[in-house]
Amino acid sequence: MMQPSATGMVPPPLDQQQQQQQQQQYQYQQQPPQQPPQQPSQQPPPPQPYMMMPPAGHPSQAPPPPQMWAAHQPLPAMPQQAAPGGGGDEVRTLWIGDLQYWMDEAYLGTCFAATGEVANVKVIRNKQTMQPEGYGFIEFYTRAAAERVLQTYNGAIMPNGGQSFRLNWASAGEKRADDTPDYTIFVGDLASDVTDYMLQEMFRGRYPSVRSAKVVMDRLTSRTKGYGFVKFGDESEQIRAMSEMNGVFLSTRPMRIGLATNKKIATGQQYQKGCREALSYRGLELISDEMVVLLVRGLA
DNA sequence: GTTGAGCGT
Repeated sequence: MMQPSATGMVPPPLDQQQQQQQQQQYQYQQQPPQQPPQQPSQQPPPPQPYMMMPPAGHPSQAPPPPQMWAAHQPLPAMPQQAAPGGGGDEVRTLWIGDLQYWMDEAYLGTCFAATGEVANVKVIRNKQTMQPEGYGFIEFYTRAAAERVLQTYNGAIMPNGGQSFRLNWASAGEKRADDTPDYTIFVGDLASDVTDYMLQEMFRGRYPSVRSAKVVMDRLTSRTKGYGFVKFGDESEQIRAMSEMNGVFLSTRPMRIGLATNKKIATGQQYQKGCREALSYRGLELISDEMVVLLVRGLA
């Protein structure tokens, strides 16, 4: 029921209705574009990131779609969760993740300026250090606008050229009450060019229950860490994939697949149930609850 | 480089 609607096809271009009202909606754009703050020891921010935003006076009617930044990369269609809020149109905010430290509100404002539909941008920061936490929220005037952006920008290359947009509906994470667990595998040995989309497509064709695929990125370098995760809705597909896909080539290297350890702390019955099932798959069903916790924490 | 820190005022 929560089957992703995205198909991996290149989505249609953005609606062109609000082409006229350009970028003046942001409070952030009143101020002159500032260079990203210098990173102490890490790699320098990309040169002139703001120069890479689409030209304001695009000749054609349509706002330049993000494809122009992603010329050599297929537009991914990441699996998105159904928009929360049921049928209402009150949800108009997107969540954005994988942000670098210098990616502030002003930067994000420029990223979506061409849509002309951004009502507000917020980057979440640590209260003490004021360092960005790596994610933020983009509110649009309409839910439809948010949906268009989600479809067209998600997975496209960000204007700095180094990584792709990671977008989803805001609060998508908290609506997981329908006790449908994820069955996740770990995929290691990934080549450096493997993207979420490539990983997803590798599995989706063969395993329809694939819910998402994520390649883990280093926040500081914006490079892949060489491993990722694929989530299945169906446990039998997860188990099948672990044996069938191990050693299969993705890009230039064979994948190494393992059972994913849950990133969350071992709490809650649902989680332990999942762990128990996972362990049971390994023939370890006769263990205590305490043992489950210990195993999960890697202490046993 | 081999187990993601991804939901706020």
